[in-house]
Amino acid sequence: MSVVLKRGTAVTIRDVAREAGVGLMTVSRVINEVPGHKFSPATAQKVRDAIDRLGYEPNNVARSLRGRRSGVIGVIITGISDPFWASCARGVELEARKRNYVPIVVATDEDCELEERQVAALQAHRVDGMLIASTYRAKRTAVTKRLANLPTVAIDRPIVGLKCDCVLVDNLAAARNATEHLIGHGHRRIAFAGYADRVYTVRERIDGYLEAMERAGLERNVLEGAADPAETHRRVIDVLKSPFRPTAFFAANTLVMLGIMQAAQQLGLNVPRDVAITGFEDFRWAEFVKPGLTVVRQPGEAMGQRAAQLLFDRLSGKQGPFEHCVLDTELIVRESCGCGAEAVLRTAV
Amino acid sequence: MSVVLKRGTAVTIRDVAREAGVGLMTVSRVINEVPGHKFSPATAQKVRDAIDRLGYEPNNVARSLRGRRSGVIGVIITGISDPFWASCARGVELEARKRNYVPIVVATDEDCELEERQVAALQAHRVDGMLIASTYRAKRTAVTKRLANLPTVAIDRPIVGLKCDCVLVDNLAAARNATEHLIGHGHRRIAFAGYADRVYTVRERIDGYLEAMERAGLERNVLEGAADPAETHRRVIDVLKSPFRPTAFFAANTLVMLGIMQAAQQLGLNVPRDVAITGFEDFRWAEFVKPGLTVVRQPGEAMGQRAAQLLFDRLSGKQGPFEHCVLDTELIVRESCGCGAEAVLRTAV
DNA sequence: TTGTACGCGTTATCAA
DNA sequence: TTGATAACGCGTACAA
Repeated sequence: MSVVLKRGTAVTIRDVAREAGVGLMTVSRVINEVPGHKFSPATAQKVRDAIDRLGYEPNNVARSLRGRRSGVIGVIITGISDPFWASCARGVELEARKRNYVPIVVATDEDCELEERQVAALQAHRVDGMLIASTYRAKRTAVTKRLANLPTVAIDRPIVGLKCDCVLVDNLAAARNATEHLIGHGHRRIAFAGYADRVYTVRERIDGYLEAMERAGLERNVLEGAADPAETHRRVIDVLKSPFRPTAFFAANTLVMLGIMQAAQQLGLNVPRDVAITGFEDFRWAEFVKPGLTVVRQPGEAMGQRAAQLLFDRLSGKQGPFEHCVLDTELIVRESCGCGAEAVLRTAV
Repeated sequence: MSVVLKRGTAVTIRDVAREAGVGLMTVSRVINEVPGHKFSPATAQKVRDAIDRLGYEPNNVARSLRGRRSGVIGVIITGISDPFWASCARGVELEARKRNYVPIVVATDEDCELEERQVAALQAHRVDGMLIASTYRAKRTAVTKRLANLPTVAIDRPIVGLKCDCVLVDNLAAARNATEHLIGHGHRRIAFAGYADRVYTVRERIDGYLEAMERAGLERNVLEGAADPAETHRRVIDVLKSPFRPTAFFAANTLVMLGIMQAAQQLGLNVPRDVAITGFEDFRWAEFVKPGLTVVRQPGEAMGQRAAQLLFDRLSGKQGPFEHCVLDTELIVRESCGCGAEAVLRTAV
């Protein structure tokens, strides 16, 4: 791609120096407010005036090249348009802004190969650090090797084969909790509905479901191998027509819940009377959906913030051992589970 | 903030050259696959081998400084966590990825001053171009001046005092349309509910509402000056208790719709029987909200994509006049307006 | 307190 | 076809 950019307005520190009638370094020092340095106030003012007159803007690119700091952090998430990741991205941006950093946010779509390319791209841009929601891999790969040399915080999921700071929620406990809530309502045939079970968080949620069922001595039924929401939807309909005929579902995420609701509607089944549901991920309208959805709420924005904080701590030179930060989830009890009134049960960490 | 970064893995083009036993430029040319250049295949292979052995990674920062292309575009939107803007950001990222570009996405929170700072920050990072949803200002400001020298595409809203490519939807027509739909249901006392009326899109929606009411010869009632959702909520309750007592609302966005729904619930009013509603912004669960929400759907992802395309066209040197691109909206008719069955009416451009 | 020289990693230009 | 050199804009290290 041939690129045409105007260079007309490329005011440099040199132009400012000339305009102010001082040396280069004086300008640089004024701009950076070098701590142990005293200026004659007059000089400083001359420089500031010149900067204003010329509309000079420091060139971060040159700074990055010269110094060892780009002022950019990389953020690699599953997909930007997902509400959970969107609020996570917001949390990151808030923290970055406080420190005059900017984030480059890119998506993986849960594609390992794309993830590799995105990591490489961000490294080429010399980001100072990385926040990453890595897609699960069986073994260490190039990604691990690349990240070993870069301050990195794993977000939402640990990275196989890489020791680093991380911010997670206890998916397993939350899922077990939500499943036990259904069991508490007297359900005995409860199915797990989800997809993309190579994703770490999904696997954890499956394990949580399995644990709850096992403890209660109930038959377990994971709708496995579904690759996407549409297929999950078909599987749900199949199992609802099968002899097993679940009276309740635990759904791995909002999309799956939506699929189950649609399936129930299609089969003329009432939620929660004929089919009860609990799931993952709260959203703004959940209370107005009928029936109100009982879901595990994850602190998306807080995750982003916390992760960014950990990263900036490292960039500031913090040494200590890697932090393993687990944030609380809440089970927001509404109606789809069979409950009448709304209540909030906080999951212990 | 003192920054500590490892420089251990800083393999440069120079190291590669030495390793391969060739000159700097040969390496550079191999990497960039300079078009009109022939290499002895042996040399090219030597270089490639050396790159692999050393794990060399081009330094985009140095490239940006030397060349006139950073490979980064700036994206300034209202807020990343809003679903509309999130899908817009996704559209941008998809287009950027195709061209080996990365986006820096930052938010303004509808704050003019913050917007200025964000523009400055992105310019400091020498982004090659900018996509911006600018907050309305009465007159030209520093932002306008800054953007005049940078390839810019206005997204969702035009920029006062700046001629540039833009991608919009016809908010006025869509709002008029949605209001007329209510009028068609026989409503005569229809109020406009919204906030942040200094935002361009909100003003357009108000105008659309006003136009529809005027054409029908109906009394207009804009709940003005509400600064945030909470206040809007109070205003809605007030007006529902007032003599005017609207039988229907046109809501400026989803949050406002939510507020109206809550207010109605609180007052024991049935939607749509006692109070009908149409609004702006569709979302995934809208069909499961009871009653189903009748809303104007905006093509968020397509807006992001289109805007990015326009920008990259300019970066490729496209000259012509500025494009003014208006994307279609749809009125998704569900139940909150008073309709029974679902239907989709496409708004003409 | 202020200024000069050098180098960060890359590419454009020119010479070989 | 290849290589040497000079920028790009800034900050560190030193000298004045």
